[in-house]
Amino acid sequence: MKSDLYTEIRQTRPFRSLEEEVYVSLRLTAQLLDEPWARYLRTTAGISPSQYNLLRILRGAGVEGRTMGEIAERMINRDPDVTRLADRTLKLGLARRIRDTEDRRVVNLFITPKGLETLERLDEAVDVFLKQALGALGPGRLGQLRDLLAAARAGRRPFPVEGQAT
Amino acid sequence: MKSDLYTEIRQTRPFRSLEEEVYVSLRLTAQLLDEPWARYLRTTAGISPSQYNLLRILRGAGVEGRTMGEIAERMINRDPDVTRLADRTLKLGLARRIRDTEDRRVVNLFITPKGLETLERLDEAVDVFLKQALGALGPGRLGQLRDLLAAARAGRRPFPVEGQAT
DNA sequence: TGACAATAACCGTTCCCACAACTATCCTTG
DNA sequence: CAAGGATAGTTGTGGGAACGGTTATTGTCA
Repeated sequence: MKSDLYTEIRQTRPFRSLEEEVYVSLRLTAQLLDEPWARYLRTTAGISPSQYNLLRILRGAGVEGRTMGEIAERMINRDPDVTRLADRTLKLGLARRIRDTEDRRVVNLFITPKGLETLERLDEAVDVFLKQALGALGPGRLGQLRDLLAAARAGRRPFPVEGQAT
Repeated sequence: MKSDLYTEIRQTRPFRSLEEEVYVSLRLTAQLLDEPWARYLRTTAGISPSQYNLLRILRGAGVEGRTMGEIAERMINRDPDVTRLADRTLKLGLARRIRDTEDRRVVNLFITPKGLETLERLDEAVDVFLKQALGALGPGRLGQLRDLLAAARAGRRPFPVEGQAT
């Protein structure tokens, strides 16, 4: 038995390397976990995973709010995307934007009461979702997985290969 | 030291659960691996990761070709998206579409010589990329990671929770 | 055979994400 | 204080992914 990976993507020939198998496995796993959560968010709260993320960030920021740049850092997204993500979220009445009076280049984003309510209604569902998605592994294997993923990130080396010169 | 995860997303408060930490870690890792590869594909071959995937599938299919539905299964995408992905790939001259003569509802996709050349130029780069991205873990930890990811997929339970009835 | 369901793919729409180019504002320094 | 550079966001554009609904074709069966 070659694990479920081959059947899940109807792969017939072997992977070229262990690295390739892990890469595909990683992408597939992330994808399979995201799907049901995205669907749930859309149908019950009418928001996307990105918007959920944004609201979590804004709730964490409290009355201070966050600038677009700070949000971009935490989202691992680029600034331009945050602008439009914010646009969509404002339109739903879940966030508010206020231009800074000190530095008029800066725009601060805040969560609205409606946004807070939306998050609160989802808080319990997140826990259930994560439990369903990953709880079966148990603390031991979850810890291993977390550490291996951290090691993978730490071990990355630049690509395309740099500094090849003499 | 709380691993790099906290600093990578500027997270200040602890995660609500180990499951949440693993979930975020998984998403972040997948994201960090995808980025450089996507950039490389775009700048050197002018294609997207999805198009690369499509070409790999078509190369594997050889002269038989693949129907849209078969491709969708292997891509973990929906049919409508494959239609348009194919459109863009055809426009680049990397694939060809032929309507089946037996069952005229069916459309078969094939890779062109130009598409094959494109893939061949990338074959070596893939190996280098994967080595740079994940090679540092070594076979032992890569094997563990693959198995843990497979276990995570196998352990998933439906969400939203179904079949709660007696 | 003629209605009707099933199947394969496509279209319209929306949101997400990446890059490049741009505007507005602020800071520096001669 | 007036360039000129740096910084913060926005806009333009295009590929990608999800959903629902639609068209074309085939299969079924009364």
